Amino acid sequence: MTQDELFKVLVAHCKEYGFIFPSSEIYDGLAAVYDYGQMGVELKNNIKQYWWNAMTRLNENIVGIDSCIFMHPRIWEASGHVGAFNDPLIDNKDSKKRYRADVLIEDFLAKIEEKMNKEVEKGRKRFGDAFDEAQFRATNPNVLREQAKYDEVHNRYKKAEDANDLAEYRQIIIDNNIVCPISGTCNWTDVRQFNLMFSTSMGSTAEGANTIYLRPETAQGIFVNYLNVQKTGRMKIPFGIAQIGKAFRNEIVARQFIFRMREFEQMEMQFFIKPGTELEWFKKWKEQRMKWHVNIGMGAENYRFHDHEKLAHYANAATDIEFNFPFGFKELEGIHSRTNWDLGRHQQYSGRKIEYFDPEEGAAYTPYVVETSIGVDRMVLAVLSHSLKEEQLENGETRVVLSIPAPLAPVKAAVLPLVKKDGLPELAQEVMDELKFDFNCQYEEKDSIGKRYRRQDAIGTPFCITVDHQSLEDHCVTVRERDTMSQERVPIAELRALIDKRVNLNNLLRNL
RNA sequence: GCGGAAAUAGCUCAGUUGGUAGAGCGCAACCUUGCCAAGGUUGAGGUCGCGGGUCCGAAUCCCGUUUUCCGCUCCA
Repeated sequence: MTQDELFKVLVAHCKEYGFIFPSSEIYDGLAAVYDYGQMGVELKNNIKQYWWNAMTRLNENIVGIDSCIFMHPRIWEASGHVGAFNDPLIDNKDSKKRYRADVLIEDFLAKIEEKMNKEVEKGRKRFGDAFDEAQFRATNPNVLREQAKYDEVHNRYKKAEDANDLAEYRQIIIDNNIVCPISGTCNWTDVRQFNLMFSTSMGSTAEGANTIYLRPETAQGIFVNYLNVQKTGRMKIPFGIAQIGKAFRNEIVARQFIFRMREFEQMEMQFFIKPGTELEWFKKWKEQRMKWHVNIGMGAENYRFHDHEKLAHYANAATDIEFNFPFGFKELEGIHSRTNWDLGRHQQYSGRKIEYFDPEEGAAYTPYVVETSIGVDRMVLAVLSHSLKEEQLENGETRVVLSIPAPLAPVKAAVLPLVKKDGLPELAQEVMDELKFDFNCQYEEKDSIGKRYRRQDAIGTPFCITVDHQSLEDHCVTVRERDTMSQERVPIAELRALIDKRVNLNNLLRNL
């Protein structure tokens, strides 16, 4: 199977076994939105729990919060999202290339300037020491012509910019015959505004309503609660705040299944530190986060760092942890040294002093921040794509198995009476009652035992517990292991401890 | 967003030059069996993605649209 085919099989498998469904499917679906089904939600919850406990329980100086999706609109001005997420875009119909309309016009203006400067240089050569640049610019017909053109375009552009007049942008481009550098044609689409933030309105009457954005990242909810948490929790630097929650981005193209969705879930942790120590902490969290990933047991070779060379406006160091997805190594988690940019901006925009008084320094400062940010949905996809296998068995048959790391598996054990008579279902129910408080278990009595094993393989259940006639006498059951298909006879009384050893998330945490 | 391809039962697909909708698997009930996808009987399930048009008649031809996949493009 090629990687491409494998990915298709994965998407189909996810739907068939209740992991992930296309949203609103009976209405033809909604592009790039997916729902988690009965299996998917369990897997996702386990991943979140592994992260949450690793952050908040293993680190005494990290606490969690849960902030709202709705936040004050000014937050997104402070964070830079309102400015940076709004671009007027235009497509050339011949080359199929997309450009920012404002950049096209600005490039055009820059070219006119360049022309004028060339004329001026020509004049300077001609007149030598006697050259008067201001005089030359005011009288030379070539320069005057270009200057008039420049002024006209510049005025129109600034007016259009102020009025946010997208049609005028396009008209300027057409009127000045600004062509696509690739195709050389002036065959343009309309200018469209792409706002990467979703918006809605708050307030019940139209005139009193405010535009509210659905948060494009959860991080800002942490920044704006920095003072609350630091003071009420009596937190001392260095300390961290963790959060899991939904975020929304109106991606122009959202594809690749749950890898890039318009509504997605993030697990973010902002670690507040003393200025000057950020690169040290950046390094520490890089190591910590990689350890967390590799500890899941999907192979260290499937992860790698990708250090950013081009840094975002807020960062002074950044790296991605990439995972080997079916479509190549792609970002799974980002680790950024965000300096004091965010807290500084909120201080500026809110007018509130956001500082930390450091008793050791005897001085106050705005803390620096190292952020770890991971996509829950990408984690789910990483686990599923790595786990799905089609195995060739010795008897020539194939089996489809999801070898999900046991602590993350949606269902931990299936309890199966060999036949649904002779009192076996009753005993199997007793086994269920013994296990169901500790583990998510499934009870199944339909179909042959082999078929039931295969069904459990397909959803990644690590253990199948079969109750047979002999169990009625010796109170032992057969435990069949998913990956090896090996069987073992175990007393019912020992089941709980045996399963717990393999599926308990705490065992993963202990290795960190 | 642009270009190409696709859409028929839960899944995988067939469906002839336009003439009343099919198979396998799966699902449900019962019988038989009992440790790696068993057999039998019975049954449920589709206005052929959606909306128009052509035609006596459309799953089939034409137009539009939605969704998915592939390529480009975008991703603070």
